[in-house]
Amino acid sequence: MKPNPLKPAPLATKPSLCKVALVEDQQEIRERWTRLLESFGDFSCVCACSSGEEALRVIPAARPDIVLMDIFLPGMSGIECTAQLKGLLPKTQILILTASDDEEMVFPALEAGADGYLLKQSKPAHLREALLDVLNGGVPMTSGIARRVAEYFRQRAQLRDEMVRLSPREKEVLAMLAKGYSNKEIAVNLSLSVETIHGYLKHVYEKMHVRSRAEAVAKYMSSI
Amino acid sequence: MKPNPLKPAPLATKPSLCKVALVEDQQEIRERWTRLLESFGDFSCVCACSSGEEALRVIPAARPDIVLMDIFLPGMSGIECTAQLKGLLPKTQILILTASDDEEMVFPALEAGADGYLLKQSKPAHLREALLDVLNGGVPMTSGIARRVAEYFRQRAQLRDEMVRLSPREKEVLAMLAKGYSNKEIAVNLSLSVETIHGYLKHVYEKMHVRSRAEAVAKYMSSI
DNA sequence: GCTACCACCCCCATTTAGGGGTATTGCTTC
DNA sequence: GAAGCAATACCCCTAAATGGGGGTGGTAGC
Repeated sequence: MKPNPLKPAPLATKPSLCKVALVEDQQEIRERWTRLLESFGDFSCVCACSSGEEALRVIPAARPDIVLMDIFLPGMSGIECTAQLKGLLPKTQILILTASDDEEMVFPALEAGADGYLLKQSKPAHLREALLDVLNGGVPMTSGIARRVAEYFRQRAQLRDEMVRLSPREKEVLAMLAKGYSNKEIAVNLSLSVETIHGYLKHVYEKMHVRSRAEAVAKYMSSI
Repeated sequence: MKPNPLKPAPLATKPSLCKVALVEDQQEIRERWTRLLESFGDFSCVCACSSGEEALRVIPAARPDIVLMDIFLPGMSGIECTAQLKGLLPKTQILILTASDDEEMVFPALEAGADGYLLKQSKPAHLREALLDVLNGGVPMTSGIARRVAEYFRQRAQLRDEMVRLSPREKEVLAMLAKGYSNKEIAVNLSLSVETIHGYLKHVYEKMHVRSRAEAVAKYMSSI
């Protein structure tokens, strides 16, 4: 067993005072979050930005531990802002805090480097839990979002099942196709004749119902 | 905004008595879980299996709401058992409960249809929370596991960045490559000459540092 | 004026796809 | 135990597709 390569940042469970930054265009909500954060006692709101552009100017200097980020912002989106902030401050944890109907942004958000995805209507206690969670290397998500992520992996598995049973050798050849090897290279790698590879590929294409290696690779890759 | 296609099963937040099944080879742990579950009051342990094979025989008849599944079992693995059980009882929620060092099983488990992934050393209160969470459509995971899932999506995004900027037309042609189309088919689809496609592909290969369409498709697909 | 993108053209060697084969091995099935 | 089958590994042939090299001309932006 190799050690976990993604060990959580060595932060205290309950820091004496954790600095939080906000990015949210609506003033009212911004003020509500600020008051809420301060009310927790162990969190301090070090800056509140009303746009992604402002966030990129102000937040690097403020060096917060956590950023709470809205997605729908005027100008630069919260996703784009998250990606850029993560580039500037890789250790800062960024939590997406958004309305319920834009859950489809969860994948782009995770790809941009978000460390959690919550809904604006979360209860104060839940927000506090999420803040503590993210400090300990967790990735707080709401139920619906976690389910979506799980579903993503399930779909991959289904596609894999659909792929007709290939013999071990055929699978081996297919795997090398997907690495971009030519028939000749595969032959050398497996110590077989090019004609043998040629023969296997004919079977693979037939079983996968494709007519070219590009198609086979595409089908194979989307099942991985 | 389209409605969430993955709406959680319409189950009560706190059922009067929720039936739970266990799959765990070590008798001691099995008994500890049973006692713990019963102590919660609103959960009832309807069956405790010591192997995946037994689970597949017994659990379908017991019709539990939730199955707690160990991964390392003698004979059939917990992953394999999860996949088969999910086929028989799609509505039953399966929670993987395992030791800390086999976290690398999280992706296979999610693909097999697991609805959550917890560590055996979780506190009783956390287990209870997770059970309630999964009944409401959540996918409870530990921090480290959620982080791993997030990291997965981050890597995809990085790959995409590495892929040199292609012109709009080049991207279009590349996308059609990944659908398995031939140059001729792409030409027809885009109402261009085959020679034009040929030309674009030469540029695409150069920018992507590949030497064949199979390689280009593989690189493209792993960035999606 | 330079560069990037678009759209097209020619040539040619190599690779691939698809159609035939043959032979051995090992495992069911009758 | 013979027949049948799938898998392995190899061969031949041919047409089509691909990849790499060159080139032309137009448009648009800086």
